[in-house]
This record gives sequence, C-alpha cells and structure tokens, in this order.
Amino acid sequence: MPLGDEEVQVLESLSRNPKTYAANRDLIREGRKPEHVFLVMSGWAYRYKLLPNGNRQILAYLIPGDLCDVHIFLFDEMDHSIGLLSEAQVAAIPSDEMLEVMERFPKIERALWWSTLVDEATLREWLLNVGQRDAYERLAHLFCEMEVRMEAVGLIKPDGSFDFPLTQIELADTTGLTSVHVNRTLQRMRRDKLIEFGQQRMRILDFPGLRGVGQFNPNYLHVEEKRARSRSSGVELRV
Amino acid sequence: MPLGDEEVQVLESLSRNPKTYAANRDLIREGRKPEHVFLVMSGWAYRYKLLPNGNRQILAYLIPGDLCDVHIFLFDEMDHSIGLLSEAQVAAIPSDEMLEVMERFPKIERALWWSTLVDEATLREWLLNVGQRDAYERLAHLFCEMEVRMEAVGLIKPDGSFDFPLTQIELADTTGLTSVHVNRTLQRMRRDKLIEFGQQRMRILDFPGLRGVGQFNPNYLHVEEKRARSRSSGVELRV
DNA sequence: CGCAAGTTTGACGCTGCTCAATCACTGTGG
DNA sequence: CCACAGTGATTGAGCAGCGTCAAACTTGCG
Repeated sequence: MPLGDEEVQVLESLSRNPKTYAANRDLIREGRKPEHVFLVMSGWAYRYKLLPNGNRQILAYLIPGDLCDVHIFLFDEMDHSIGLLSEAQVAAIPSDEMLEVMERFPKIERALWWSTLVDEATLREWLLNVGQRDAYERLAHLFCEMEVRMEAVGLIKPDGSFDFPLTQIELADTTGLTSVHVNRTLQRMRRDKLIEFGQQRMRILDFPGLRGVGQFNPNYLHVEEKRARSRSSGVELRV
Repeated sequence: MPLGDEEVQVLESLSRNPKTYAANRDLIREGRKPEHVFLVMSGWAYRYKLLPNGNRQILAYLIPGDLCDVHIFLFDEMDHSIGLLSEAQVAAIPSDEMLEVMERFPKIERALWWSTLVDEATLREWLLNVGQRDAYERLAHLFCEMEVRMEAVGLIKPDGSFDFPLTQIELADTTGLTSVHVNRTLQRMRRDKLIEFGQQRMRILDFPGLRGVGQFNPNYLHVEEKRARSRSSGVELRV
C-alpha cells in the first residue's frame, strides 16, 4: 500500500534488530500470552494446531516479509502455535511499540489490517481446498499459491525455482493427507511434468497446467489490487 | 467489549432500518464489489465458495448479532459469497458510513476488529476440523461450536434446543463430506444419545459427551476474555 | 562411517463416495 | 379434501481414494 518516506523509516527502524533462530524452534505456543509481533525477514515459519492424539494441522505459511499476528495482542492467549521450518531471521516487535506506531501512523495501521484480511482470505481458500478437492488438486493449488507469493516478494530464482523447505510430512499436515499418500501424489505430479521438487526446492515446470489442476484463482490473495494501489506512490509495504 | 452510552446509541442508529430478506437469497456474490456491511439481526447467513464443478464449501455461519465483512471494503472485490439459510432481517450499512463511525469511535473500531480476529480464529479451527478429524468428530465439533455461540447471544430455548436451519446438504458442505455420509453419521450420533436434530432444531442431549467426541475447546472463540472485559463496564457489543 | 531424518514401496483394509431408488414432509392448485 | 410436485431424508450395494503398517532405501551430516 502507498506509504510515505516517514512511514518507511518507521518500519525500517522497527525491524532493525532481527534475531537468528534455529530451524524447528517455536516462536510462540498455543495458550501463551502473545507479547510480540514477529516479522519474518528470512526463512519460513508456519502456524499450526495440535490435536490431543498428536495430529497436526498446518494453518498458514509465513514467508519473508510476512508479519505474524499483528493484532493478536488483543487476545489474552494464542489459539495456535507458530514454528520455524528453517533457520530464520525474525524481528520481535513488542506489542506496545507496535500499538504506538499504529496510532501515530494510520497508513501503517491500515496496511497491517490489509495483511490480516489477506490472511483470512487465504484461510478460506485453504478450507475450500481441504474440504472439496482431492489429493492431486490440493497439492497443485498449494504449489500455485506459494509460487505467486514468492514471486510477489521477489524470491523466485532466475531458473524459476524457489526455496521450499517443507518435508512431505508438512505437505501432508497442510493438506489433511498422510505423508504416504502425498508421496505417491507427488510422484504422479512429477510424472506429469508439472513440477520438480526435492532438496528444499520447488520448480514449477508447467504453471498453466498446475493452475488448471488446482483450479487456482489468485483473486483471494488480492495482490493485483495492492499492486495497482502502490503503483501510484511507488512505495510498498510487503505484508 | 466495554462501550459507553454514546457508542451504544451510534450502533443502534446504524441498525435502525433492517430489511427482511427471503431464505436462499444471496446478500452478495463472489467477484462483486462490496458496498455495504451487513448486520444480521435475525435468521442465519453463511459464507461460501463455489468450485467450477459445482462443489460448495461453507466457510462460516453468521447468526444474529454477527457482522459480515466489516472491513471487506478495503478489497475491490469479494472473494466469496454470502447467502441466507432462512428468512432474515438484515441491516445494510453503507461502507462510508461505517468508515466514518469507525473513525469517530475508536472503541467501536476496536470492537469490530476484535470480531474479525475471532472470525479468523474460527476459520483456523474449521480448517483443523476438516483436515484432521473424521466425520463423527467433525459434526460433533460443529454442533458444540454452534451451541456455544447461540448461548452467547441468548438464543437457547428453555428446553435447551436452538434454531438450526441447516439441511444435511449444508452440513455436508460445511464438513467436506457427502450428505449421504452425514446422514449415516447423524444416525449414529442420535443412537448414541448425543443429540436430537430435525425440523430446523438442534438439541444437544449430552454436551460433555459431544465435547469429548469433537475434542471441542472453545478457547478460539475467545468468549471468556470478552466476558471478563465487559463485566467491568456492563455494556457489551455482540459481534 | 554411521546415525537420523526423510523418502519410497508394497500389501491390505476401511472410511467415506457414487449411484440410484424409496420414503417423508410440506406447500400448491383444482 | 386430495393428488401432485418438490425438497430433503433415508437406505442399499458396490467401490475407490486414501489410510495403516511396516520395511527398505537414500540423503545429509557430525
């Protein structure tokens, strides 16, 4: 969204002291009181919930530029956890500092709410994905989404591949399948020449094909609108 | 959330002219530009998405007191539709009027954001539900949630039953099952003396039992927190 | 070199889907 | 007042997508 110089400076100062966290660490757990807003500067994080029987549902992926829980401090406790998939640089911004900035800079506040609404829209799309599509379609849809999001933050390599540090277990817990079935489905997708995937990298070989399989329509990410708005000012907050 | 007299008045004036809509009508469709915020005053509405093959995923239920899309006017177009399950009284508040109120009454704005965050938390729980639980558990969880929400707005009848205008088809489209399987699962649930359900009414006969089956933990609805906060002022906005 | 984590494979079975028919309820018009 | 239609609930038979279990294989790494 369009932001002025001053706002950009404020944002940069907030993210001035990122810390490096090891992979597989949790940033915050369900039931705890949220006291920081986390900004992912590099690496991948993910939201998840655990069931008593140990089942895990992954609820969202957070890639560089994404903020975790901008407003969650309105709540007394987290209703889900956030973990790291890879080593990551993360800036932890104290809630009160965040609140102050939001009060002083309405444009920033609005940009942050925008990102919350996009998160919500993405959750709706994921629910549709898991509820109504079969295994092959679910994975196709997920890969299309991640492609578009990585593209939006400029993280696609020249060869068209991008970092994708998920195991097949994480793919399974994202799509509501088992890792065994994910494995077989991936094999089919490779046979069909839609993707190359392995060693923490993903390369989509046939985006139109994959998009068709996953019935992927990026409208829910609302990225074109955002683009259109920021073209007018030239400055963009990537959230 | 705690609100002053003035705020309560403003809210009442916003909802002064509700219109009555027929069942099965859509309030707004995917792709259209949102121009109103809808406040459901009586009856049930639901958010949904359609797939090209006709599959429908229901994403949320809106019961009396719920607001649709408080902030959705930040987006250029709807990424989902909202329909009505029953005849309903709905107040349509123009977006600009809503914006104005939010600017003049920060407490109202905050209360509205609260409700958006609860919507998002509920979506996360639904994704967990559909992704990780079996048919019996999914339905149990859904029924527990609706019980708690109806209770929170005082819509449980003295006999413990509440309005529940869903067909088995809607239950199927909510839980990612088929109506045939929902039917058989409901029969088991009735045999197990957990619920009575029919004629648009639901009565939970054994809440502890149902809660156990559905592994239902209402933390994601964040209702206790809200309660605790409003006790201090005595006035509550039900969103 | 050897462990740990992740991937792959096979055999088998169950949950939940498909198709299709029948039944029950409600509102309608003659 | 009743036949009729439409919508939703119920039932049955057959089947397939995906899960379970378990073992083997591959890769990264200390």
